[in-house]
Amino acid sequence: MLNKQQFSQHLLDWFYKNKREMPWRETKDPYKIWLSEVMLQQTQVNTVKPYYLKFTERFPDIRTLASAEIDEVTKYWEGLGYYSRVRNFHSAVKEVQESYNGVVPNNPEDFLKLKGVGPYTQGAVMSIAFNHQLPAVDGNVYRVFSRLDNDDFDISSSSARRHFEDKVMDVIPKAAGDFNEALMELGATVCTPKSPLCMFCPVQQHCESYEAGTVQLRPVKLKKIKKKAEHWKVLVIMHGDKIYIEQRPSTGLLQSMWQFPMFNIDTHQDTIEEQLNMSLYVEADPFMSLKHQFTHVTWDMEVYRAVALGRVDKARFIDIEEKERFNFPVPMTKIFKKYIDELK
DNA sequence: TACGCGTGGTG
DNA sequence: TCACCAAGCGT
Repeated sequence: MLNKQQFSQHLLDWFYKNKREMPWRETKDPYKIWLSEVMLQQTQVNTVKPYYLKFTERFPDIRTLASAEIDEVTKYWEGLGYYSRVRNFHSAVKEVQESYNGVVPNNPEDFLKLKGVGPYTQGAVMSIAFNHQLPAVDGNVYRVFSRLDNDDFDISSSSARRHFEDKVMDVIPKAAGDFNEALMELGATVCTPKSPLCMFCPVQQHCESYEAGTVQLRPVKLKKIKKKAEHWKVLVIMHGDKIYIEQRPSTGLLQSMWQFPMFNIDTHQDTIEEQLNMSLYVEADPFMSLKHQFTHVTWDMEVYRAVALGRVDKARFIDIEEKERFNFPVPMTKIFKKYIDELK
């Protein structure tokens, strides 16, 4: 990097000129900045926008959110993914209401102790809301500094965050919050993973990998995710006008969310009937198939229509209109939609 | 420390 | 079609 002060100024100048529309930038409310940072974890800006607007409309402040029921709060996160974020955020906001008199602590150490707040969120919220001189290192910052310094440090290693935090602290200006945002914005719009727009980069003259012609080789990431496949038989079971749903376990994937019952693809009908404690008529062929990709697993699903025969536990059946009262993961929402469309 | 945790976009 | 990626955190 040629000159640290020049670098920071070039980046900030570009940032102030090229701001994208982001509703949370129109506020200095620490609660809303915090919420946006949580929503933005592993999630792109355009995906977050509508969720942020609806969430802040319903829960405009700490007090409102702290007094809301978790089931309703979670409903505003439905479809956004990584649902532990909303549970942790709600829990943390209640903690702020109770222990900090409803005011987000203007203190990095206290803020870090709250549930769901890690080093990134700590740095981002504290620098943007209160201008603390802290780094906010995310995937964008890894990539930007790997390229700026032509650095082959493995970003999948556990020490990567500290490595890049040091680099940020070496150049961070007084406007720390703006600078942190600018770094991320550069990574999201110019210094992108696949086809970076080096011709439009405000800090091209500071970029060693641009000069060396190694931009495509940065960052270095050694570990690969291995994905396993699971094959499921899913039953949409009707009883009269009502439909059967069940709640997933309170641990693991999609914890405590609702679903149509799922069984290993090879499970025989008598086993299913035994597990559900129902007599069933199941159609011979699935009415839909779908594939759903999670981070570490793929669900291949064959979805069958079925009817519950004889006496059933009616408490487990709901009217289709009642589904708005429950939280469903995206694959279940897709099944609902297809099923309802075919009823028409 | 390594892995589990969602979903949508992209080339 | 599919691997990779995205403003990470908890355990």
